[in-house]
Amino acid sequence: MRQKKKSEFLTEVELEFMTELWAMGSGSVRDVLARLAPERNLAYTSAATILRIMEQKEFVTSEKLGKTFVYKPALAKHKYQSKTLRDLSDKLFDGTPASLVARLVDDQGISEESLAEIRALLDRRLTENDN
Amino acid sequence: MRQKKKSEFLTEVELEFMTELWAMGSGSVRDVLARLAPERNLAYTSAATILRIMEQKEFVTSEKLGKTFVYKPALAKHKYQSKTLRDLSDKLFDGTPASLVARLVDDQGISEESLAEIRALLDRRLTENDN
DNA sequence: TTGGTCTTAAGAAAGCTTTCGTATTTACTG
DNA sequence: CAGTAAATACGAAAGCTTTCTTAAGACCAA
Repeated sequence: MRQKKKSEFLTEVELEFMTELWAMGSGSVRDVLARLAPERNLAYTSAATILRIMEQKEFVTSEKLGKTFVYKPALAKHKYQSKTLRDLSDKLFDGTPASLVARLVDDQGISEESLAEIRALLDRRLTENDN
Repeated sequence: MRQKKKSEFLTEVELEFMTELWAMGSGSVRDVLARLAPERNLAYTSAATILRIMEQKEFVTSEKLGKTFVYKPALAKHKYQSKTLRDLSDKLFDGTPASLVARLVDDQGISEESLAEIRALLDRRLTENDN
């Protein structure tokens, strides 16, 4: 009925796991599990399944150390960030990244510090380009 | 096994439909279908089902005109954009929108004009907040 | 060696997404 | 009023996601 589409993006839970792997560099099932919030209460086997699936999807690679697998991101965080932003920009902002930033900056929920930071960033970029 | 989580975000196909509704303002099943790419080849009943589900989820409202339902977004595009950006920032950019912008500005060639425009927007926002 | 502990493997179960088929309803037209 | 064309209603089917159970393998210690 539906064709199997190549999974290009992480699911919710996969992102949760990947975030820990990015922060750690690499880690076993137990390592990842230990970093989740205590109230997360995920069974060890569930975590193992998730990492196994992530390896099938080639989001991570693994290496056996002793009796345990150690998992490592197959994709740098910043690359995934870029990919995600490009996708979001295409799907929700008419493919114009500037309108994305405009919306972000217009958002009432954003702190003044963040705004100042973003302006500093833009200033730096603009003076660079002037050279 | 899993609790039903309130669906806060549009699925892929729902976003596809919502994008057309945002562009049109409102429209019937037939209207939305007509705007999709010709190679999309989606059955009328599938489109009807999608819109019915979107109404259940309260992403759209409907009004019966003659024998057809006319659907209308229940959520402004810019609000959904903001919500999505906030979510992405939290999940993939440590909750700091500035790092999101930094990544965007680093990767995609945003024109200098756009950058200047956005900075002007920022300046306006920042002086507003100072009052 | 045998038991205990920790690990991976495989798959079942529940819910969601996407698509479509069939049946029913609705509104117009002759 | 009956027929027809279009629309809606309902739900099945296939695949994906998330979680866990059960089974089985590996290793260490008494």
